[in-house]
Amino acid sequence: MTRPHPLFPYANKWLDLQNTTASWNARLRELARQHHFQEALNLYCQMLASGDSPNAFTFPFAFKSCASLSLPLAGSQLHGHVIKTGCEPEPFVQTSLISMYCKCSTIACARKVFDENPHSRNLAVCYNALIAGYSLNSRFSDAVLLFRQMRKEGVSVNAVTMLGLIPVCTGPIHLGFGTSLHACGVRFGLDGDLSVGNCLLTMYVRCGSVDFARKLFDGMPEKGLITWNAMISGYAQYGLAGHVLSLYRKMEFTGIVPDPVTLVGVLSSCAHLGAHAAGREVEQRIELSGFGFNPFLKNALINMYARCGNLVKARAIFDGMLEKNVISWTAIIAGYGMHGQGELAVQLFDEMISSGELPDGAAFVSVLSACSHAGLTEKGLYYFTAMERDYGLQPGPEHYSCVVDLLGRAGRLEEARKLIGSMSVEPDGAVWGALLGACKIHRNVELAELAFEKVIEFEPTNIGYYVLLSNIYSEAGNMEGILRVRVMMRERKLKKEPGCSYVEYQGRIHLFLAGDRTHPQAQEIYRMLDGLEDIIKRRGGSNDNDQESRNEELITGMGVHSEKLAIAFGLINTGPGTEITVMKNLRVCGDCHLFLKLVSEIVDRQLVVRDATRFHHFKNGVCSCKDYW
DNA sequence: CTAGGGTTAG
Repeated sequence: MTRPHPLFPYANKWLDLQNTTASWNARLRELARQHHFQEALNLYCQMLASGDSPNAFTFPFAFKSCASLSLPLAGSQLHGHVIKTGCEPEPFVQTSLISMYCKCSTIACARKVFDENPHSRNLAVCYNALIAGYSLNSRFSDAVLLFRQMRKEGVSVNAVTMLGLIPVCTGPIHLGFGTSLHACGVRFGLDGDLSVGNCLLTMYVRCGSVDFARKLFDGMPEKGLITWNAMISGYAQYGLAGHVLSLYRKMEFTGIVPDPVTLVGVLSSCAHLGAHAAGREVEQRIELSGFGFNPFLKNALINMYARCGNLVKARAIFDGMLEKNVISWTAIIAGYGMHGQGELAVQLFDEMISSGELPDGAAFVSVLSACSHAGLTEKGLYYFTAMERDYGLQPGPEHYSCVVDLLGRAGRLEEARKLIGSMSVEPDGAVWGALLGACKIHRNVELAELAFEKVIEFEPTNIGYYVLLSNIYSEAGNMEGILRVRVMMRERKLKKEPGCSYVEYQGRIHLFLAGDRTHPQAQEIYRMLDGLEDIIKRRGGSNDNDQESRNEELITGMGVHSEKLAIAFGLINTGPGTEITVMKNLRVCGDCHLFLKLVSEIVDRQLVVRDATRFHHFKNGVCSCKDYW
């Protein structure tokens, strides 16, 4: 707004009336460029009210605003204005109109605009907009057909066509077509275009071919920030956390400055690895770069701290967030859940509901698994029914596996089996795996055999399940069963890698194998361990609860597992009040949780064991955390 | 004064 002139205080009003369409357009453009779409639409209404009529330069901004705000009704109203003003044939009006309908998921309208304007149908931009629209709405065959038509009509394909079309490839079944587009792009000389390269890279990731993505990445003569981000988040999505960290280091070495997108990927990998120190370094960098208010990063930080066992820090960040979303809530709930604080997790879930945040499928996974870990069986079952009844969310296999686990831990094995039978979706390996785990706890050999048979249909090479069954047989004294499992493993050439556990201490990773004596502090560690087991044994004698004393027998007799060593190491090296987080291969977990419970009662410290199933890259003894930077 | 596109958290 111009300031009033001292001699003509009413000049503003007069100027507004005299405003030409061009100056409205300029202001509209400015608002749209700054993503102030609501204001842009308001301005458009003001323009109409003032009697100025929109022209062909007005509509693109207005449509873009409708598209961004997802306002199909306003959009079609604007479409009426377009027709009234007669600027429908203008190519950029049409393109933005098509794009608007596509983004509002009213793609039939978009197609109608396209079909009804024969003279604009030969324009690449219109094809581009509609192809991109089909992509956006995951209409694979429509997009492909239109692309073929475009080439048949001799309309020249350009980079933007490719950028719109490549993202239709969203899964492994589209890999073939995606690869052909890659070749196509090369033929059109578009392979030098950074954006097209980035887009192809993402396509390979989404189609499940991270190796092709890496190959393309390595072959790109020029890489931009987005190229690095696409590769880093690609690795992060597949849980290849080690690759992420080494790529991040390489990126820094190249002199590319990371942005929030990069750091989100890196943080999620720190969370996977339980790399607390590395995660903290990233947090410092976030502060230094002024990204501290980015909600994506805040959520990623909550997740990282929660999974590294630093719940205090995770909670502090969570509480400090002004605008929490489902993801923030899910991250903190899952954090409490995985560290056995089910009561808190449930409390937070209820708080989320009353704050008006709508839970989604993942939020339910976090609260269901919290319930099962904390033994809150009834509460968990309540959430499971509420999920569909109150929120219209269809439970997926990931929910069923939580509930099977929930029932299984409570000893309700028959109900768990029935639940699997009644599933509306196909059960997956995790569902049967949960039942197998429950059979281990409650020593049900017969059901275990059934669950095992099913689970290896899905995951024939997952060694953890073979070990689990073998342990079930061994507890039942069934030597024949153990031998049968061994033969199966040998036939399938499965070799059990030694399970390992590790603790991060002063920026270094201290790794232990079962019975390990290679650690420099081995003597102290074993002395601590002997002392602990002594106390447990003595307690067992005085305990009148049968089940518990049997458990304690079991623990002291179970040999020197890797997590025992890791816990002892933590106890030796950290002071009172600190929390010890041990990373351990939980898939083959024996009775470590029980051991943990007993030890934490004895030493009055918080001990945490986290799943380290995917962390095979730490080899032999102590290695420096810095190696991964 | 113009339209179409690529990377982000649980």
